[in-house]
Amino acid sequence: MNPGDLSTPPARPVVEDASHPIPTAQIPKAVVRRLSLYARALQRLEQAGREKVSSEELAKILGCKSAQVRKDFAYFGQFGTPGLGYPVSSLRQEIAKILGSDRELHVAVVGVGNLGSALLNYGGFTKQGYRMICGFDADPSRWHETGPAKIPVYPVAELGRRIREQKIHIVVLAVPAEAAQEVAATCAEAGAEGIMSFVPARLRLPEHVRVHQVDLALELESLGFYVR
Amino acid sequence: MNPGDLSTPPARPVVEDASHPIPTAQIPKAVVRRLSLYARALQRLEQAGREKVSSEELAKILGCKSAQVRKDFAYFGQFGTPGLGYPVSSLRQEIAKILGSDRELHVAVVGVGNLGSALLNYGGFTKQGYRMICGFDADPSRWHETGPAKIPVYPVAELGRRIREQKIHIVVLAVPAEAAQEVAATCAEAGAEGIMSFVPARLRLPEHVRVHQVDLALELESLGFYVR
DNA sequence: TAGATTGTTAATCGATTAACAATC
DNA sequence: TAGATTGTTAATCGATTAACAATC
Repeated sequence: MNPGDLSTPPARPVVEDASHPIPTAQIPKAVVRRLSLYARALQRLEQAGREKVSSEELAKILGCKSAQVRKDFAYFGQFGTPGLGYPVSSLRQEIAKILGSDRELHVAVVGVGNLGSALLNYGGFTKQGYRMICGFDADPSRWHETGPAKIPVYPVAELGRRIREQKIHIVVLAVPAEAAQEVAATCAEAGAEGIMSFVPARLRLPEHVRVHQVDLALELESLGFYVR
Repeated sequence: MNPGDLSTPPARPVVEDASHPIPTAQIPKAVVRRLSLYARALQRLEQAGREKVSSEELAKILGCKSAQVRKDFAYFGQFGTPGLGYPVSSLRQEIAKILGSDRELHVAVVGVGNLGSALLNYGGFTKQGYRMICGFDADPSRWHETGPAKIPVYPVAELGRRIREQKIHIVVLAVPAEAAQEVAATCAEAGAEGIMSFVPARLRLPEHVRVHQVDLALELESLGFYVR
């Protein structure tokens, strides 16, 4: 590991460039999930005025082992100092960057029925740097502002145009199953980067669009009543 | 598999009793999740009039490998016939029994805000043998029937009593984070068997109560915008 | 019987955890 | 320096997949 070895990959197994860590390996989905949990924990610690935190303490908060915490962070670079732990504030920012939540991602909901309007006005989304822009629906009776935040609902016909014009990054799908594929395709074509779908239907979309499916009925069933 | 065989349990490695298969081993959570997906697929196949299905075909539908399908079923017993496949109808019933969805589970929602009222009237829950009984809320202005199904909302003070009297098996939590622990404890004490929580708060409950957490903000974040 | 498909074992893959030298 | 805690490797655990004898 001496300076003469620089032509061969140096002692930096995962990170390409220290200033802007780009993960070379595929990051396990479980790690990405935990990243959000770390972000929240660090946010709380920061508000409480803490400057440093150890992997041990983060592990306690998340309910996992400290080795896992250290390994998770190691996917993205070196953030800690042996003997001292991790710097709360800058680690939080680093993770926000990794998750894209430093970008103020613009979110829209398509399908403003019961579930859709709940999601449109769900406070939890706005906390971590997401901004709810608008809703879309096919039904004219729903084309009005909703909830205390007065979020507007537009005709679904305007979906593509508004995604482009208002730079909507993420679309939340809460439409009937029959409509899902067509709506999702429109979103993808208009340049939406991610789709969170609450519709129990398989979506066929171009590779570069991130898709995350949430199936509420499945979640309920996965309580698994007979099995332990 | 002739009728005479039904009384004597054949070589059955995992199952204790043929008439009421009790898994001895701990069933992986991933398997339970897939069980719900199998149930849906089988439901569709049954409606289409199909009598047999192979592990290969089920694997296609679920997007996994046939070996996994066979192994999943093997946790609970022997349901198939070599050369023929699985009997659609009886396998569906078997899985329904395993998932508890042969019981018509009674569901209630606590916290009838935006999200809660969406869940109260979410059609997806009623499909697989779940019955939405009522909602609860602390706010008197919400104590009225909701939605097209006219599901009543009661004072949260009546929660314990009504869980007992109306035999509510599953409680869906959509209350503010501060209230979650107390409400959950009340449910557990009153005999609720499962809790599906949409509240981002850790719940401390007795072992026998099944808990499933869904964190919508986390789901959104897990689109993982920077990481691939 | 011949073809098909199961149940099950062994091999593979991936994720978690323990352990520890390196470092502040 | 001594104590603490990181980053990383190796060991463990668990879940998926391939392969195949057993069976209809």
